[in-house]
Amino acid sequence: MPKQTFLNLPPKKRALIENIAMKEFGEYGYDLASVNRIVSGSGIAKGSFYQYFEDKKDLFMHLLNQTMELKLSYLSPIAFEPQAHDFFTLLRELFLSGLRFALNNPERAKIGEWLMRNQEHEIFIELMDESTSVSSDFYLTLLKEAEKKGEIRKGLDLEYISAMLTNLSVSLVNYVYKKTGVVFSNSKDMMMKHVDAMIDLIKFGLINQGGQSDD
Amino acid sequence: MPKQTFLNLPPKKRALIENIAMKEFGEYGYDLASVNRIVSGSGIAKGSFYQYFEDKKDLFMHLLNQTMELKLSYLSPIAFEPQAHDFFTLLRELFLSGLRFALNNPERAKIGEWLMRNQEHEIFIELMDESTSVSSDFYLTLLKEAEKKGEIRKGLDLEYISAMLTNLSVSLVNYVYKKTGVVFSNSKDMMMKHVDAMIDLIKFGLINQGGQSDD
DNA sequence: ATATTGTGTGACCATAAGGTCACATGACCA
DNA sequence: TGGTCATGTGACCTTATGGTCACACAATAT
Repeated sequence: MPKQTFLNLPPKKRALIENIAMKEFGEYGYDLASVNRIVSGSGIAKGSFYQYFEDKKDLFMHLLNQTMELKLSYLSPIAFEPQAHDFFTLLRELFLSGLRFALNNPERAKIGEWLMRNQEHEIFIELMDESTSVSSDFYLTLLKEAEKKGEIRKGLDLEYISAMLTNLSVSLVNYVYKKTGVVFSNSKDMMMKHVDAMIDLIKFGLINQGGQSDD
Repeated sequence: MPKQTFLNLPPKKRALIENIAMKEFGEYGYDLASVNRIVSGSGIAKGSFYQYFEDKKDLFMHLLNQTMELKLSYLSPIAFEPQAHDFFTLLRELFLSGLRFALNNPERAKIGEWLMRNQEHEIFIELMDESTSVSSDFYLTLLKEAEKKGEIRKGLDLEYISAMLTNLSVSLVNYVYKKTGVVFSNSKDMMMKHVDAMIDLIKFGLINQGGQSDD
């Protein structure tokens, strides 16, 4: 947690530091990110930095917490009552909210992505210890429910599939980035198109057997 | 390319250096890997290192080239005549050979994986410029062929799917690592089981509609 | 006026990185 | 024996890192 000193700062200054730091971590990842660049970039003295944060990790964790909170705020209400909808509807909603979050907050999305790519990093492990439920755990719950309800096939390795879905969600974001160049007018239509294609794929697979649906 | 001096080395010494370096890059990735640790680990002087290689990148590229060659040697003959088999058979073969390679050469597999995870790194970009065809390009070719032959559905975003398949192949390896703890007796049966499950998933998707096959 | 307190500051610390270089060593040839 | 050449060596260079600390400054309380 940042020190009180940081919380006392005028919001503009706080936001500046956070933004500069986001960019730094987004570009370089945790280990290669430089505190020196962050302080010089945000125009504060090195000494001040260490009056705001315990250390580099403290800042990073702060950004992560902020980001997770923000991302949660993107979740559609549908996701909070998983019992009431079928698996693929929920999945669609989750992917869609993830995509919306990422397109509206590309800088923040980058550090979440970094975390997912570095699940062996001490930072990730530490985070897992103190915090509960990662997205892949959530998927696992949904999958088990879906299997019980007969919405998906039996005998699938749900643990693996949940990891896969986390993965797919990230790569979907990357793909849309690359395709659209992160234009700000990310029309709802465009996003829905990509997400629907993805869900359809997960649902019916690649094979040509006329399985297309239109729900 | 390593300098002649390195090629003149007794094979044992050469192999030692390569092995130590593999571990270093596998554990830390390119940027965080330390030449100092490599030289002290393999018991040579720093000066010697720079008589063997131009620089750190030179060594890394050398290892990458070796690794790609080795991986290629794992490809089943089937993969060299893509016209003669249907898409899912080929895919199965590719996944299987990838898995076999990774399980038999865990250290080497790690750096290939690092490369795939860091496609924005200057190293990757440089490699793309000089070398041809990455795996995802190969998938794309196969997918186009399969679409033409009607083996897969029409209207799919093949470019995205090829990226996805690359991804899946990597995560399959990771999963099997985690599941089996990289025991040496990786029975063919066990590998086939995992690969078949994966292919089945890609082929038919998650939905419960009795699509299971047995080819 | 004087102390106390919260904040800002940048020179400075130890450590480590990638890379260089003057020199040592030893094998071969004259 | 003396000279040449490929190879081995580690002290040393510059640059950067994360983090510390003695001090400066301003505001408040006494």
